[in-house]
Amino acid sequence: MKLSTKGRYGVTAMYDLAMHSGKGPISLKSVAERQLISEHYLEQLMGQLRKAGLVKSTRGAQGGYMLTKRPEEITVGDIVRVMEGPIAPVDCLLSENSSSCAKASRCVTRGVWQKVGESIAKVLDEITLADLCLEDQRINHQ
Amino acid sequence: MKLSTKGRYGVTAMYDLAMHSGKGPISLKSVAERQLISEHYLEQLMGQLRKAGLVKSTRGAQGGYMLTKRPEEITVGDIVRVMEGPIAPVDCLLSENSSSCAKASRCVTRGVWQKVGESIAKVLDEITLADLCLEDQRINHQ
DNA sequence: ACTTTTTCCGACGGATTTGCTAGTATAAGA
DNA sequence: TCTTATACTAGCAAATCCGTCGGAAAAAGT
Repeated sequence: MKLSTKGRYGVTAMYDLAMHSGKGPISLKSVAERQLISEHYLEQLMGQLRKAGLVKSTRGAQGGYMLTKRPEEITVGDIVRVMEGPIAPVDCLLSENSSSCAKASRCVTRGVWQKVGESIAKVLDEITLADLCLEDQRINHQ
Repeated sequence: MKLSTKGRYGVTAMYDLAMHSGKGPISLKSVAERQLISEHYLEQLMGQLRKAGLVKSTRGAQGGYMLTKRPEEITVGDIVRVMEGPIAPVDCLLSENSSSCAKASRCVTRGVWQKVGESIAKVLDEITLADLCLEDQRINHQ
């Protein structure tokens, strides 16, 4: 029931980009240094976020990454889904159709996992990057 | 963000025991057959639940497992904590003290994971094995 | 042109977890 | 006492996770 570092680092990096949004491309090197994440590993994660359309990149010197939308328009749920896949504590909640267990409609425990998944998604989808930036103001600059 | 089969099978097995509670020891073989779980693998999981005090076992012929408490007194959260460890999407939420990241008190994303963890725990701690048995009545015996 | 900075890409490797199997210990009943 | 049913324990193969490494491609400055 743990989030992998992919999800954690992904959110942290996107938060860092949000904190510097409007200042042109931000290099991964600077993100990695500020957030104490391996730069090479972070490259892999940003590749996923780029393919998913949450960030755009500029190659070459003075290049880096930028958000494709405003911080208010990107939720933590968006990021976690890209990094970790669908938010569902068990696989049988996906693919209503075929491969799931035959007695899904009569499965008692399934209801439990469904409630858990919905509860997680609700929390993650209500928090935007802008919220995190505000929180930073509150916590770190009193 | 997935539950492993440990948690899933653990809850399913405990639910099966609850469905047969009051009928003496239930053999793992019968649980495994009804719930389509590998019997030997299930033994491992029940060992953890036994050490945690949620079930008691009787060895030898006619032996098996029984709940140590009434189904109303055991929540899904109890079982998941035994099988998967503390309900926390990231480790830095545990051990407030030393090993966690130095800037925990000023970490913005930490608040997100804390909310997620609390949300999951709330769902799991509100559902008891008795609730699952009632749900079975409703779904499978109309 | 050349150098530097940066993103991009693929492969590899150690550590951990997962899901399962084989074999042993224990107790009940014939 | 012997057989059989059952809990218990140790270990193992495959997958996943969490990075590392080496380099190629692109853009900017000199």
